[in-house]
Amino acid sequence: MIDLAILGLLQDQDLHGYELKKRLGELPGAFAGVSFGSLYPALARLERAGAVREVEGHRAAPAPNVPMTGALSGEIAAFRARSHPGRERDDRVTGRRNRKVYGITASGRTRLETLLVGTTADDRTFALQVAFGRHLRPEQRVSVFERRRSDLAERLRTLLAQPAAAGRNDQYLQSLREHDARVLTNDLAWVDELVALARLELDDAGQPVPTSIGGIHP
Amino acid sequence: MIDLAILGLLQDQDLHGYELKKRLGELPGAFAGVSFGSLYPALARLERAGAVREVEGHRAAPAPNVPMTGALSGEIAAFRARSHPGRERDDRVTGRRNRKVYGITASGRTRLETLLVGTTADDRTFALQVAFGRHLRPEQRVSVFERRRSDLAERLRTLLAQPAAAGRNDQYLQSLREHDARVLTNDLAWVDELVALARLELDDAGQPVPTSIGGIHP
DNA sequence: GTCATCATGTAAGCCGTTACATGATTGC
DNA sequence: GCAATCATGTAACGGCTTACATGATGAC
Repeated sequence: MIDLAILGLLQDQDLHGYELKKRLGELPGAFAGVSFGSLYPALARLERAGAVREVEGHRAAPAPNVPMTGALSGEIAAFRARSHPGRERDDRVTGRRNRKVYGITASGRTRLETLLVGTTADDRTFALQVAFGRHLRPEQRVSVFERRRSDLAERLRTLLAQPAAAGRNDQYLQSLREHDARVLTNDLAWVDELVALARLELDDAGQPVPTSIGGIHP
Repeated sequence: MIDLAILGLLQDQDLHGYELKKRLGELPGAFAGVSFGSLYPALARLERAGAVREVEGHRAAPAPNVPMTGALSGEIAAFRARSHPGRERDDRVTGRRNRKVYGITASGRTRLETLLVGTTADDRTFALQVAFGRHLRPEQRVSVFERRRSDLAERLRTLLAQPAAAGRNDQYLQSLREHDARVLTNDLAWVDELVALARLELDDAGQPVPTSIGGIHP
């Protein structure tokens, strides 16, 4: 879970742990809660595994497709990063405790892809798979979304299959059950949207897709 | 979390671990996944803490308010339990490994109440609080639901406050964000229903409430 | 010079999982 | 008598949290 989040963020731009945590918190969902106590050990583990590597002249954020539309926190952070050129290394000679900027490696990219297409029934993991879905090829996206779809459908079937299962069916348990069914139905509709979106990109494969890839220069 | 689920189920009827696990799986939500490896240690811990106790002539399921409406698994299980009277103890004398039927104690009931009214931002815990909400007094229910309400409202505000926060805003991240907002809105509407329901019961306090407390005998 | 913030880590502990081990009961 | 299911537990481990420890930097 945390590996997927870290690698997904590093795929876009080199970052140090502290900044990484902030970015994690900006993602929707319940990733805000990730703490240093799990982040730093995770980074160390990923580094040992060769998925990330400490970098010096670190790669800033690539220029976004939409240029300068208001307050783009990505741009701001990239500026912050650029505004102290080489400081990391210089200070490491004398003082201690400076930022360690990490970048993703080739092996890390492979790992990221594995995680992004990986089978999982976990809701939070799927949210991450969507959040970083852009790093997949269209046909991979379709497959991930369709797997999720059948997963949700199965859950809904199971839920509906036990009709008022508990003898002690009071209003609250009943209400909870109905709510769960509604949630699953909503999620299904959403995943259907995602599948449709990914299918469109599949059809457009080869042609430039104006909204996401290329197409900035007319 | 698991303590709440166990105590909530034992409040209705005495059960042994194996059966407890099945009941857990029947609850809506993601409680199906609870494993023996956490259930049995949890039971042992609760027993050491005096919240549950092994019982002999164990209390079966109380008669449900709605009598015999179709296949009531609660009734079936109660029948199953009753169909081997006294077997637990008899067999324990000679053989080993027989069912240990647990019942809730007075201290366990106090603990259950604490957990049911407890502050928590955890979605799954809240689902349990709703599922066993009937064990609370109306005013406690109202307070739990309202706390949840303000919690969700806060989350929604936070989500909406960071509008397109990431410079790298692609369709998928965008879609995820919108979906999260929809989910929170739906949850809010649901909690509002729950609050309304609980408030009704508050107003009816003192009078018999036909659907849940008393009122079986006309 | 001191305080808030930035920044990196370690330690203890909780909560849960899977895999393993053991044995009893029931149906065929 | 043998397999499936019922039934209880232990061991090892994983992932995440809180609390703690340490130090640098910049604003005032």
